[in-house]
Amino acid sequence: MQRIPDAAIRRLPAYLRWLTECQEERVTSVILGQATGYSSEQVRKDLAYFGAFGTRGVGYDVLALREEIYRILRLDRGVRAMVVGAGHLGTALVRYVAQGHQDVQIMALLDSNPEIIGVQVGSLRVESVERLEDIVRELGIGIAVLAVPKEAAVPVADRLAECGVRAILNFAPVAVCTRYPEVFVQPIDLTLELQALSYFVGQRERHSL
Amino acid sequence: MQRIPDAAIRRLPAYLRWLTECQEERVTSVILGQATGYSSEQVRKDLAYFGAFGTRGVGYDVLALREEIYRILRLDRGVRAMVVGAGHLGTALVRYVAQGHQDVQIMALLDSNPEIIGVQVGSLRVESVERLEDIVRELGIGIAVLAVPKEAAVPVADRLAECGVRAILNFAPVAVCTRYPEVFVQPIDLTLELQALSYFVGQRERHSL
DNA sequence: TAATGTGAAGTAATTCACAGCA
DNA sequence: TGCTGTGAATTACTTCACATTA
Repeated sequence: MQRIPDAAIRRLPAYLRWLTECQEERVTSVILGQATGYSSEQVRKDLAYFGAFGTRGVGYDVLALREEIYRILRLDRGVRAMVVGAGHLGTALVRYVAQGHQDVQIMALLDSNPEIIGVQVGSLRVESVERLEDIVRELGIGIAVLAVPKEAAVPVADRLAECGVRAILNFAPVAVCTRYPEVFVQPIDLTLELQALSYFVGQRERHSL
Repeated sequence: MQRIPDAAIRRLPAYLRWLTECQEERVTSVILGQATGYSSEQVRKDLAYFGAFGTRGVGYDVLALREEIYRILRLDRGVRAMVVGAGHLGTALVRYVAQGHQDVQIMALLDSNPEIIGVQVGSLRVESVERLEDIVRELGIGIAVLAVPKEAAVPVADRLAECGVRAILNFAPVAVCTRYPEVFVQPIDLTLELQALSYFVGQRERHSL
C-alpha cells in the first residue's frame, strides 16, 4: 500500500463539492475533471488511491462516490472546529462558514478581550480564551482556526496542541511551527499571498493554479 | 537559465517578513530556514535562482537581501489591489490588510448592494461594482481579491480579466478557471481547507506544512 | 465500446554532498 | 574554517498509455 500524496487529499473536497451540487446520476472522470479544473487521469488516480469506486465503460455513481469521499475525509464522523480570535477576521470566518450548512461545524468562538466576551456572533457567543482547554475537551474540538494577532498565535497554538487539537488553520501573520509533530498546521497568510501575487502580476502568460 | 518553481516564489515573502522583523545585520541560510520553517538548502536554492546574494563563509547581509527580495517580488513598484465584495469577509480583509502598513495597498472596495455603497470601511468608501472597469483603469489595479457570493464570482472574474487585472485572490467557494491564461488565479477556499483538515485530524504523526 | 484502474514514463521539487570562495 | 552556490541523487507528483472489464 503506497503513501497517498497530500496534493490528492487536497483535491478531494473539490470533487466532493461538485458531486454535492450536481444533479446527475453518473459522472465520468473527464466531466469531474473539467468541472474542478483537473485532468481526468488525475481524478481517476486520486480516487483509485482509496479503492475502485467506478464501473469500467460507465463511470462513477454520483451518490456512491459522494459517500465514499465523505467517508475518506472523515466528514461522516463530524469533526468539530473552533475559532480563536473574535476580531474582524474571526467573526467574518464564523459567519462565512455558518452561512453554508457545512459538514465541518464551528462550535465555539474565543477571544481574550473582556469587552467582546459574551457578544453574540451568529449562533455563537464569544467565550473567554482562558476556557480554551475546557472547551476543547468538552466539545471534542479537532480543528482550530487561529485568527489572533501575531503575538498571540504561537502561545495559543501551543496550548491548542497540548490539549489535543489535531489540526490548525492559521490566519495569523506568523509561522506557527509547533513542537508537536502530531498537529497539522495549515497556514493561510493573506499578506504573503498578496506579495507572491505581486510577482505573478509582473509575469507574462501565467495560467490558473 | 532555468524556470523558477512557483513554490520558491511563494516562500520568498516568508523570508522577506523575517528579514524585515529581525534586528540582525547578517543571517545564514540555517537561521533563516529555522525562522521560516524551511531547510537551509531550500533557502539557499530559492535565493540562488535569482543571483548570488550571499558571501561564502559568512552568510547574507540582511538589509541587502531584503532589498533584493523586495525587488524580485516587484514590491518596489507598489502593485495596487482592490477587494470586490464588501460583506463580512471583504470588509474584514480590508481592515486586516490595512492595519499592517503593507507594501501591497488596497485602493478600493466594491459591492453590488446599493445599501452598502458609500459606507466607510477603514479609509475606504464602498463603491459600486458597476464602476469596476473604471476603477481598475483609473487606479491601475493589478490584483483583485474576490470576496463575493459564489454566483457572482465567475462573471466578476471575467470582467476583471477583461479589463486588465493580472492576478486574482479568490475567496469565493467556486473554482474560477478564467479563459484568460495571462491572469493568475490563487484560490483560498475556507470550506475546502477545513474539509481537507478533517482528513488530517484522523491521521497520526503528521508534521506542519 | 467506453471509461476505469494502473504500471511505466516523464516532470517537478527537494535534499544531498561537496566544490569553491571569503 | 564556515557557509554559500550548485550539480547529482532522490523523492514526490503528474501524465501517458494501455490492459481490463462491465
